[in-house]
Amino acid sequence: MSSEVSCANCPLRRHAAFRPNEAAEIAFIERFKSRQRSVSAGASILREGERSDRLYTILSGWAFRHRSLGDGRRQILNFLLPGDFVGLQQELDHDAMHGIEALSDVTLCVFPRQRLWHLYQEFPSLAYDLTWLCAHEELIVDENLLSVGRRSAIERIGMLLIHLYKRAASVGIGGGDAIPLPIGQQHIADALGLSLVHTNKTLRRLHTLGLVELRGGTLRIGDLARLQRLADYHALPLHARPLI
Amino acid sequence: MSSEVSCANCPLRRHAAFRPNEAAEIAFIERFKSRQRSVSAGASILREGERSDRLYTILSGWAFRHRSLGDGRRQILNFLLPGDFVGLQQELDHDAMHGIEALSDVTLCVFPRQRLWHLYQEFPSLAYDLTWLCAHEELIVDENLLSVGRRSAIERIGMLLIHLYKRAASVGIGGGDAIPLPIGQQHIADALGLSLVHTNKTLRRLHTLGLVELRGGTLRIGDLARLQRLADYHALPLHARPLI
DNA sequence: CGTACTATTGAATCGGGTCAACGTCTGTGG
DNA sequence: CCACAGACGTTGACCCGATTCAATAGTACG
Repeated sequence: MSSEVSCANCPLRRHAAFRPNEAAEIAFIERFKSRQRSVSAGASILREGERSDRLYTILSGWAFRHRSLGDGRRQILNFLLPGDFVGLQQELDHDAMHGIEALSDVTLCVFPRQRLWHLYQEFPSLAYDLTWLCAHEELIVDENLLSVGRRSAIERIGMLLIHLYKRAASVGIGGGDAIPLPIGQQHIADALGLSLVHTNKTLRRLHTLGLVELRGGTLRIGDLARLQRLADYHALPLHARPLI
Repeated sequence: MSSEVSCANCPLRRHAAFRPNEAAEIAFIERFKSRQRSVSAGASILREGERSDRLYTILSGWAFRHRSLGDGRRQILNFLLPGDFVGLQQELDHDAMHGIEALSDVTLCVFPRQRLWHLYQEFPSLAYDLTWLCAHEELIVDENLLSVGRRSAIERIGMLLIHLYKRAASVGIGGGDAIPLPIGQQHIADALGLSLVHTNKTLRRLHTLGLVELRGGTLRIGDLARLQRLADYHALPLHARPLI
């Protein structure tokens, strides 16, 4: 299906979000990369509790990281877009604490973990980028934790959709007021610590207000400014707020 | 109050949790470190939204990282113990997205961010450690997000106390079944996305069950195994669970 | 002792969860 | 072309875990 792409003309490098790499760096990455892997929508990239000595970069498609409890309750930790790096979170010689699942068909670049140390020795600039990527992902998890812990259902959903919309735009996915977003309501519920039913009702409410439309794998933002105000509407206790 | 300590005999290195460093590394750290800073209990180490070009290591004491909303709702992201590293999360030339506050009197080692790049060039081993530290902190935030999103109040509190108890033990704080834990119920509430009142009632319940006692800045675990079972008690829907 | 936190407790209320049906859309195969 | 299955979205009724409000204890300290 998808042919191997050389790192030199990696499609990700076309976007402003990425640092331009030097030729030597690119050559190293090319050697570091062991292969490419395709995963189809809905399939598991890494099973929770499984040991893995691989690191991944998302080359194309959507995925998410999650953890779950024994009885099935599941929490999505963050969503993964092209350019995201995964695998550092788990300790070497240790089971992964999280699972990773593909939302759409996904293409991954695979790197063997063993050679990571080599990267640190030879290319401090890449090591630096890696740390930055890791720190940045934590920032995203932080934001999600703030939402789940302290925001109301409508605020949470608003924030999440805005977040995904902006992230997608930053890597050149979608255009105008809409992006392709291959997630179902259950995913939103699991990401935000809500029940499926309540997620549906809240989403419906946002739709009625003309703020968002999520259908057929497409997210359309009706009024970004108003949605942003709603999602960040935290100046009053819940019961005292006018009905937007 | 606390006198400057040379990195060579850093008290943290006494504990098994830390990698033994080579002489050259230690010498570098010593040069990297710009100074030491003392912060008293309750004071702010880094204000939310403030710009800072410093990195910190907790040398002694307890602190926490948090984010909050405009109306005062606050979410504690994670607690910081001796050996924890902070500052990577915020992007260079950017306001900090989180605040850091001292729970007890805290001593910090201060490093100027500018020289970080130098560390990556000269000591890949330290760079590697740094990435590991960052990844590890994300793991902790992940765990907390799972709790807040998907666990019941009693499970959350149980998990948090167990977590703090174990972490404290791993850096040699406290002994036996008790550790000093300089946090109030409001902190627990803010860390777990609960209200103060409900936190109190749940804590009271745990106390009545003889599982924990949190008073006067000391946490005592009555029955770790039973507490662990309670906190991880996720095989049945809430209403079907026997009353422990 | 008074001031100021922090912990405790009860009552009323509510946001969100659970249960249970019912649509809607797709793909599959007869 | 219809019948059926399975996945996903929608809705209403009811319930409960958790929040909010309000007031009362401790406790620490100047």
